Amino acid sequence: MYAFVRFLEDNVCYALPVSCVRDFSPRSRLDFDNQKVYAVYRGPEELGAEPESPPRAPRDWGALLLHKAQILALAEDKSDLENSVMQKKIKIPKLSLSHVEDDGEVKDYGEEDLQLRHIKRPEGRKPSEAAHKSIEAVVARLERQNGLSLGHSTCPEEVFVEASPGTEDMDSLEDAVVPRALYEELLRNYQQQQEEMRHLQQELERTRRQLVQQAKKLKEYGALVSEMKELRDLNRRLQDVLLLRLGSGPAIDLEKVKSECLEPEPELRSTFSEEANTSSYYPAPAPVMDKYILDNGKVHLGSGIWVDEEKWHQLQVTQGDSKYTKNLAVMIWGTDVLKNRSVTGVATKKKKDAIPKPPLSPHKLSIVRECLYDRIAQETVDETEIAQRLSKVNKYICEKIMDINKSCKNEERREAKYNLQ
DNA sequence: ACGAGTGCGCAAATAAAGTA
DNA sequence: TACTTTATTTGCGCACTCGT
Repeated sequence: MYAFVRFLEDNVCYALPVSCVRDFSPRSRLDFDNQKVYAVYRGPEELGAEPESPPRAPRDWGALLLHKAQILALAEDKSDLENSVMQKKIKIPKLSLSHVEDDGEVKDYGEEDLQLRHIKRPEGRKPSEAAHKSIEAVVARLERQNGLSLGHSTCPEEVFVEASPGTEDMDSLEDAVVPRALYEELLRNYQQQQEEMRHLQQELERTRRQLVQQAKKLKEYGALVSEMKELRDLNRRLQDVLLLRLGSGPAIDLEKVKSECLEPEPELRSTFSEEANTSSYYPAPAPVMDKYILDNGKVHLGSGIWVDEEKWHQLQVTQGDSKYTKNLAVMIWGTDVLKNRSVTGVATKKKKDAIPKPPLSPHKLSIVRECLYDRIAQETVDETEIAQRLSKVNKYICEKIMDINKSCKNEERREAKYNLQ
């Protein structure tokens, strides 16, 4: 008589002679307990023998390696058993805990046994199925920790086998049977991963929102910068237009009166015109069309300011901003005017009750700045350097005024000395 | 060659005005 | 309110010119 058994350690099922089951002598095909754990001699296949050679009943049970197994069916003939298995589903009943606990005689299998069961399978199970092996290892570990039948007793799933031993369908049986502990462990891991994923997605969304905010701020900043540039440009144009209107309109009389009172330089003054170059406190970066034009031995510096051509050419070869500015100031105002002026009209703070000297015309000062700007612009394009050098124009002119006054005082001293002699 | 005068550049001092 | 900027003045040193 043959028994169709399921080995608990690896869920492998196949038919064996009932003589391989210890203390088992069934009188009929129904004379077995499908909820009981039997000690079964798995046969010589464990040691690498051919699975086709059926194991015989052992003579000495104590010397043999026994395995826990569950009997699923009995048959007189092995082929009959296999046929019945092929044709109908075999229900794997739930094992009772008492049966397992009672079975203390069964030799416990250790790590060595777990390794042996992978050496060879009677059904030719594919050894490369690492995933199945890992699951089996987890199952075996849980069984060792919780007791042999705990994994099965707590597993309510009922698996229906529609297979015969020696086919691939035995794997589907193994796939189908998943212990609840393993299932819950995997489920917990899955839920943990999902939670982590949600957290990462929230983080990603937060970062994305921050990026959008930064981009908005950058855009606003760019708009402000362009607006500031536009306002500065408009301001310059406004200054130019105002100066132009002052020079060409009715206000020219006021400017003339003011100029004549402060700067009696008729040889340099000319009529303002709409075509004349406009000037501003900040020199225009680009050269103006009618600037530096020659006419009758004179050079037009803009806004009706003309200087001698020869002196102008000499000025162009002058080295240094200081010398250039001072010479240009003398060309425009003359030493007689400069010695009685200050750059801005502010009285000296070093002497109390000092009488403030009249300021130089801001309009002509802007001409000086424009000329120096054009000169510096030929050397460098660095706006910072240009601005820094231009900021010294007032200082240079102030120094020139002081130099002229120094010379005058020295001359007066000489004259006084000469008169005394 | 030497001294005086001059131009030039720079630093320092001073005080007012502006700014953070 | 302290700090910075700006304008003005003064002084000093160096290089160059010119008369002696």
